[in-house]
Amino acid sequence: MKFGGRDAPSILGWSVEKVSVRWEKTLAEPDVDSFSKKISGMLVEDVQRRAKFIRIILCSAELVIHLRMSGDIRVESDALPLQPHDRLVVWFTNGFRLAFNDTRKFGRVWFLKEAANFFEGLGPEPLGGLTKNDFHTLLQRHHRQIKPLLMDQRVVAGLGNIYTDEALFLAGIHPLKKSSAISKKQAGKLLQEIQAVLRKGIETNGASIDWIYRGGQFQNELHVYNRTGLACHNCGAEIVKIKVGQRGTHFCPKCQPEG
DNA sequence: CCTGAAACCTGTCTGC
DNA sequence: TGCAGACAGGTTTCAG
Repeated sequence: MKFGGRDAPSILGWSVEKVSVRWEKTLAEPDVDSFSKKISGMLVEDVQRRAKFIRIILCSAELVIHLRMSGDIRVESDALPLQPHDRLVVWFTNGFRLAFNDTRKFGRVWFLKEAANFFEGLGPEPLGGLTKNDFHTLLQRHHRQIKPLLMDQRVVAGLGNIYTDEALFLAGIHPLKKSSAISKKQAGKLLQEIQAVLRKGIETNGASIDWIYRGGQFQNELHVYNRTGLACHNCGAEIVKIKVGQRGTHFCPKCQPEG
């Protein structure tokens, strides 16, 4: 199992001894007291992902984690010292622990008895059987700038700033293009590139762009993200950076023409 | 319905 | 060297 780009032991079958919440707001639900009481003694049955959420399935509840901007998870021996920004720690009975580290405190953890409703509002997984036809229909349903639309988790699940910029570049689509103006053929190409970029990201353990992330190799695959002013890998034009929906947005003006 | 801004946070980098 | 301001892999909420 990979955590934060490093190999870690599988936590399957491990039994929770106790938890500590070192920054209260990290625990979104429920309150610290009932969380501590209820999770103690539970076994880990499975670990899954839905959109950007990590799901740790326990016997009669589940722990849901969102890393947001700066979150990271370690699984390690409880003999090691805790780190400066460890916000929530799950201690197992076998001498190991799971530490949720999060410098910027944006990450959240939920302990849910019933998680079905929790994921209700999320859009489809691009790697989970979404067809080109359905994707095109999705884009037609809105009249929004394509980049913020792709990052809207209610529309499509799992795309963040890096992957969206990269997919739009590979598909040759300007980030401000109206979603409803995207042809069926373009939508097909876009979905294909979204899938390619996500697969590559998973394969390379994500991007390690600044001090927060370690171990990933995806930064070596980037065509536009973080390449402002550099030559486009495809045509040699200068990569441009603009602001779209308050997010830094990188694209090639020649390969991704407006309109 | 769509867009943009502000808020939530800490750490790093840039420019004066 | 110091310090202010901008900026960062995300999401929610609110104003226009």
